[in-house]
Amino acid sequence: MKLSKSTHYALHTMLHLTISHAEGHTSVSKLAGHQQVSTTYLSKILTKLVKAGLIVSVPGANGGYKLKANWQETTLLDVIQAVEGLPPIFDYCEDHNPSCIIQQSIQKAEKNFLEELGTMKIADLAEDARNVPHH
Amino acid sequence: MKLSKSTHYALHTMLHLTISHAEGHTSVSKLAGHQQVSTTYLSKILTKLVKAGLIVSVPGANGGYKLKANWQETTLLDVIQAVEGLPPIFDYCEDHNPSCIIQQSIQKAEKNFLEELGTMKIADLAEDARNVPHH
DNA sequence: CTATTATAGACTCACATTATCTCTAATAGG
DNA sequence: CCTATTAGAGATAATGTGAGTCTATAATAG
Ligand code: SF4
Ligand code: SF4
Repeated sequence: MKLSKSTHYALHTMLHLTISHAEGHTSVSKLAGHQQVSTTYLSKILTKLVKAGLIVSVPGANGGYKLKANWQETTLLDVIQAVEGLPPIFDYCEDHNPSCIIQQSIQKAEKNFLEELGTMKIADLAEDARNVPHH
Repeated sequence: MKLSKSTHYALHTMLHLTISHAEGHTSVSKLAGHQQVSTTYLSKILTKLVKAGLIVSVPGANGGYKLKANWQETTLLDVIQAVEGLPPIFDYCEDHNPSCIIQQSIQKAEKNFLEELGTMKIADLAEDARNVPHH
């Protein structure tokens, strides 16, 4: 039950794009430079964010990535689900009892967990991140 | 970010042991008979529950598994952590900023998630499960 | 037209989960 | 003491997924 390394790359990148969003597009090579990850691999992850509508991309010279229009609304949940997809963490009732009390209980707790992540905006975290050395 | 199939086996088994806990020990072959899982593999999972102190085992004829003394207190969290271990779902700050705001936020939400699972007692779920056909 | 940049596909590699088989240890009951 | 029964430990294999590379293609600015 772990979030993938790709999700970490995506979140870190979102933080960067948010902090420097006034400076226009940023290329994947610059974004990858801040982390230990290859450009081609990070590119695949960012494409997921594009398809989820969290960022926009422009090919060609001086192109790159930038945040979508109302980027202030993007939450941790948006980014995590864009990369990880939407499968529930416990879903083993296919050919069993679909009203299994165990599954119901775990998914109820998961729902609250996701809702809490849905209240955490990247923009707010980026504001806080300005005060720590690493960013 | 998924709970393993082993965790499902463990939870299902705990439900069975709780429902039939008045009948003494239950062998792993009986417990495996209720699920599509081999006896040797389920045995490995149950050994984790034994080491976590959630159930007790007795080898030899008429042996098997039964719940621990105050079995009424066992929660979903106890079982999940016994099988899955205790790693946080997001932990990518080893050589980075240990006070990373993203990590802090996700782990805060995770803490609430685990605490909620810690309030869900297997005994209560077993009581509800008596009213559904599958169990 | 050319350099630059994102995107897509095929592919490999590493690792954890899942699972089986076999052997050993402990226990009940005769 | 003997034997059937049962849990536990170890080695090993199969499977699947995450992580990562390489190459080719498409789009854009200048
Ligand atoms: S009822 Fe729930 S725990 Fe039991 S086998 Fe079905 S899905 Fe698993
Ligand atoms: S501060 Fe470190 S751990 Fe946090 S997102 Fe950035 S690179 Fe990852």
